[in-house]
Amino acid sequence: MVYKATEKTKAHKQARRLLLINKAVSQIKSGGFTSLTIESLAQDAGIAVGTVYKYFDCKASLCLEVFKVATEIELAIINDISSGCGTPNERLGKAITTFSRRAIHSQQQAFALIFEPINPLVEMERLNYRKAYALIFEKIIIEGIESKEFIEQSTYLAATAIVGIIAEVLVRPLSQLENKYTEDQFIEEIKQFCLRSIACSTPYNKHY
Amino acid sequence: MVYKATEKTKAHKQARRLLLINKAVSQIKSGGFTSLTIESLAQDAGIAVGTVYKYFDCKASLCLEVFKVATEIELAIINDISSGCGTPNERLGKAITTFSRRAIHSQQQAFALIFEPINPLVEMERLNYRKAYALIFEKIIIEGIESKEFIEQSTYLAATAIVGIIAEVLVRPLSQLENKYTEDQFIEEIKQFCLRSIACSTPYNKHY
DNA sequence: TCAAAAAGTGAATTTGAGTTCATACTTTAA
DNA sequence: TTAAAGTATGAACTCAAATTCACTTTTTGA
Repeated sequence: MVYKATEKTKAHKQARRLLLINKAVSQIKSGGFTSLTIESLAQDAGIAVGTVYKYFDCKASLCLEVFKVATEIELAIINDISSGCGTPNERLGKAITTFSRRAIHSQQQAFALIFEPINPLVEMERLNYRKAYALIFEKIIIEGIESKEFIEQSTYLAATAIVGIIAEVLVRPLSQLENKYTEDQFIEEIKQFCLRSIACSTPYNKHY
Repeated sequence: MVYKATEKTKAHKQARRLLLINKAVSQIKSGGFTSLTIESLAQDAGIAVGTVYKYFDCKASLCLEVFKVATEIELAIINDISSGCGTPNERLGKAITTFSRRAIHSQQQAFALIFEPINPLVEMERLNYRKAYALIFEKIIIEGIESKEFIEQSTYLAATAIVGIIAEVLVRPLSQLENKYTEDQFIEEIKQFCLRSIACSTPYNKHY
């Protein structure tokens, strides 16, 4: 054989692949996985349909990569906040408000990552994603229980419940803020709600 | 015109229509809406594919009716419990445990009604379904706040959060009980978690 | 009994998206 | 320059379901 891919060619191929993934991530951000078709992706990237298959062997594995890239960004953000400084109470509160704020500001993406069914491959990965989120929350909750700041309880349930609350209240299609609250007030309410269940004492008689 | 449908014929048609809906409900109970195809339904009912279209103009409207029938049964059960006797605390606790238990015991149906995307028509209806659930919880919460049993808070958030917690913890695909808890213990934990957020005082230092 | 109207039939058609493939162009290294 | 390997192309193919439709059977009231 005479042909052997040079570094430059390999890099170029890698770059094009990344371009496709990024274009796909943009598409799910605005229209969810439903709007991501091989055709639309090819068009968006200015290449032919068949070319997409030189980079991904099938749509399922493309979706998987897209899902991973998008989720890793989100997880990294929450993870950073959670391992910062402060009491468990403060850190858990910050993690909840950050998660909430991001969910509000990119509802479509949050829906795609948390709810939208895609294919069995991605569903498996979504379990990891959810578990990763829950594990971040759970870690803080365990610390808080050890330091007696938090009530003894099923840390798995508490961590999972936080995800469930935010998902239900903020992410579900068309869910929207009650208009008697501003975004900040509502996020604060969510935080208070979660912390009342988890923390030993919270200023729960506060009125808004 | 010579032909005019008699009462008997109308009743017969109504009955067959109902049979189809019931067969379809059975199908979603065991395999979700994904498993419900016109073909499988026709086969199940012992009729031809084309005949289904004499009763329903398209699959979307069939799904809508099936969804409504299935959800109304669930709502009626929770509604009964919620309007029974007892303090707001007791009734809310009972509503939460009943909802949880039903979700565990018919996971597939719960998934179909709460999460599984079907079509835009049904998605609209699902919003009503979720709202109906939340309204039942919210009504008790409002009563409890008035009687000072519950903490002042966004009743919308609290009610919606309950749905979110149960959905996330019990309904999501593959979600399963932590094996260190029995079903009863886990449901009790869920109830305690919710009530800690909502009620003024709960025995929250209880250990299991 | 008879004709109009429904109800029932199931093979054929439609549809919409993923996937393939014969062909053309590009890169590489001798 | 050349041949091998890779990359690009987009029309054609596939596939699973929904939907249609020409035809048959049943019901009704005169």
